[in-house]
Amino acid sequence: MNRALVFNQHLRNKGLKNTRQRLIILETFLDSSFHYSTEELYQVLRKDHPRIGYATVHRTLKLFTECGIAVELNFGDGQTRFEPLYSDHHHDHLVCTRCGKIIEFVEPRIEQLQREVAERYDFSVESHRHELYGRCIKCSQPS
Amino acid sequence: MNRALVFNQHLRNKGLKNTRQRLIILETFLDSSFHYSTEELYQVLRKDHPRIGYATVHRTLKLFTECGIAVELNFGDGQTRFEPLYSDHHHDHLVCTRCGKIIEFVEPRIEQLQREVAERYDFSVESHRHELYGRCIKCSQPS
DNA sequence: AACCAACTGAAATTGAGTTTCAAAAACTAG
DNA sequence: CTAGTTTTTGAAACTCAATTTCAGTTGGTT
Ligand SMILES: [Mn+2]
Ligand SMILES: [Mn+2]
Ligand SMILES: [Zn+2]
Ligand SMILES: [Zn+2]
Repeated sequence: MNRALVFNQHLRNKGLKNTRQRLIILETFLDSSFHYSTEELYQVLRKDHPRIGYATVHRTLKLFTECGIAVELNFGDGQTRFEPLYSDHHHDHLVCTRCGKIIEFVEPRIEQLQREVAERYDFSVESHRHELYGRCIKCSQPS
Repeated sequence: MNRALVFNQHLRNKGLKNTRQRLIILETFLDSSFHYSTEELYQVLRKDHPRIGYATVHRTLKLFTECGIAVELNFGDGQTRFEPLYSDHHHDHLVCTRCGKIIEFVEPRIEQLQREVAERYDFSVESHRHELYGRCIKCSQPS
């Protein structure tokens, strides 16, 4: 799954244009394995591309989400975060409430039990959010 | 666990006062089994108590959270919701993305697996959020 | 090259959440 | 009870991320 390709396809499908800014934002976003907020990605971009505006970064991240190459995350800190989506590698998150560190985890048995729960209530699941909040090993050490 | 008592204790501990408004808000909040946002609870209260202000409702819900008789929920609709906390009855949520219906579920096997995951990363969990988004049975019916 | 729809970025707007402040209410001590 | 002190209240102002607006620019098509 080539994410750049999926994005181009999406632009074509919707009659949208392939601009210099969108390409730069896409590359920067995909190169990182971070969980960027709009503001953070904007700051990173500003170093090399000071003329790209915040609104454009915001709109482009929304486009990424629309065409399925990114997902929105919300860890309750008042900032929406975005991460590149790997369709073959779903994961959930451990979030350190002290230093902000984000650890990714995969647990197929939980995914399976989720499906069972949904079935129990005749509920058809489209997405889910599963996050554990607490202290990472560094932050639980007695300094 | 008498939640009104816990709240009074909290007020005393912090040198706060026992006001008419706080009592009314507490009763209305506990009587409901809803997942109210501040605005929603404010609207409900306004019917019988039109002089209670939004800011007071907001501050009081924060107090409830502080003393542990309520929890904040965020289902990604841009409104923070609050629900009375029953210390002996933890649950997670199914959220219908069409009609907004909220179904509560309990699955001890998932809770157990969560603990295993945390251990795997030497992570000490303080809280977690686990929500499944999709269609409730009514909303997945072909009208 | 010319046209036009889409795009950009600065600035304005929105909306939930939070804070401010002067008047009111709850305590406390006498 | 009364006076004095502290906290609370509610309307309005403020904050801040997210979103929209709009005039000038750019991309893509003929
Ligand atoms: Mn991740
Ligand atoms: Mn609930
Ligand atoms: Zn940490
Ligand atoms: Zn529904």
